[in-house]
Amino acid sequence: MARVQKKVRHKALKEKLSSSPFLTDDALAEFLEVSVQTIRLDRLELGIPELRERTRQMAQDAQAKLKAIASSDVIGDLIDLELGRSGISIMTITDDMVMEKNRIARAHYIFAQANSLALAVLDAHAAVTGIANIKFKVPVSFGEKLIAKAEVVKKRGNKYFVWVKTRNDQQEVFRSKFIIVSLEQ
Amino acid sequence: MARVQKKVRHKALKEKLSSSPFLTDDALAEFLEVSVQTIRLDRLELGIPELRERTRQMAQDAQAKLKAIASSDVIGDLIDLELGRSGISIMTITDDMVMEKNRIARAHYIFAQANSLALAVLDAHAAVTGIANIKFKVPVSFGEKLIAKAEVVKKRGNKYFVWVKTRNDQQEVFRSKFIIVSLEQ
DNA sequence: ATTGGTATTATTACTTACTATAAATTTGGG
DNA sequence: CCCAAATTTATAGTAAGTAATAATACCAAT
Repeated sequence: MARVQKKVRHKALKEKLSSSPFLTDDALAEFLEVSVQTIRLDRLELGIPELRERTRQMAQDAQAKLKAIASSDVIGDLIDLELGRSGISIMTITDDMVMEKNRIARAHYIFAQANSLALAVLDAHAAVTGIANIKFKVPVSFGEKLIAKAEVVKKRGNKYFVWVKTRNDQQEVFRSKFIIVSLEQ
Repeated sequence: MARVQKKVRHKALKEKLSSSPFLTDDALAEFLEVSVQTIRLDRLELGIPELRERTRQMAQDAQAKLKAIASSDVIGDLIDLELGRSGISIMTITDDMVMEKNRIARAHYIFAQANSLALAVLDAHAAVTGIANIKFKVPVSFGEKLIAKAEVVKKRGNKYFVWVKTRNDQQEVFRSKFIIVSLEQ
């Protein structure tokens, strides 16, 4: 049955490209043992752009992602902020954030969200994290949306005490107490 | 003096390409107000590959970097490991790891090094961080090399107590106590 | 057995963004 | 003004495509 073969080939094509995206139609044709034209029809049907366009998109995407990771002082999206008092941020657990072995989110991402929120709430130009007490209550998995709420509970000298609680849909998954030190002079 | 102009143009070319690497020779020729062939000679002299090759390289580089950041279960290089007992990892603070405002390392990178080392030492296939007590003693800056030492100090049931101390050249900059929970069944 | 429709392959013309050479022209300094 | 380097123009060839059309294969059902 040709119809089935086509679907199978489409699947194989997508898989092949996701593992080696820099293949030409020629190479793909050889790999799948069909003609180049068939590959091109397949790409058309599947909406897969040509090699050069794919490459360009990958370069741009990856570049943008790198920039985002590198330069974001707040990990997660800040959705509410009362400077010096409280703040809320949302972060969705992506593929990149989970451990390969068990698909559970790496602790430092959850920590990063809480910690950077704590710093954002204070907006002290030179503030650094001093001490933190953190508790991971429930393992978090791929796809979960985490909502972190930070609250400044006390100030003593140049030390701020910030509590951050993180929930998923159902429950509190993480809880932390930070002491943030302001280096303002 | 043509010779100087050429050098100037070469410099301008390199700058332009570093800010917008996806320009064709045509676009570059227009921008620098010379012919396309001149641009090509320039690229030849400067060893700059053509647009497609540049794009491909960028895509690969960025992809590799992203993968390195995302999928490394151990942040930092594991240089010594006695399974179930202790481990040492080294991490150098790069550009990406510091805050823009003050060039001080973001806390979560230092945390990530310690936390992932703690997990690596245990090598439990399904272990997650439960509780952590952490103290950032000294701010860490760009370029510093951090050496984290982890030690398993106690085991109670499925809970492991791991201490991680992180030093730079001179002093201890970070100290943490983790309780890691093994989910083995 | 023939017909119809889908799938595949082939063919041709055209495009972009080049490389590689060679030839012609410009230009600035002695 | 002349010369050599720098620059521009010209020409042929390449890879990896798009787009469109035609030819063939295959399979299934009437």
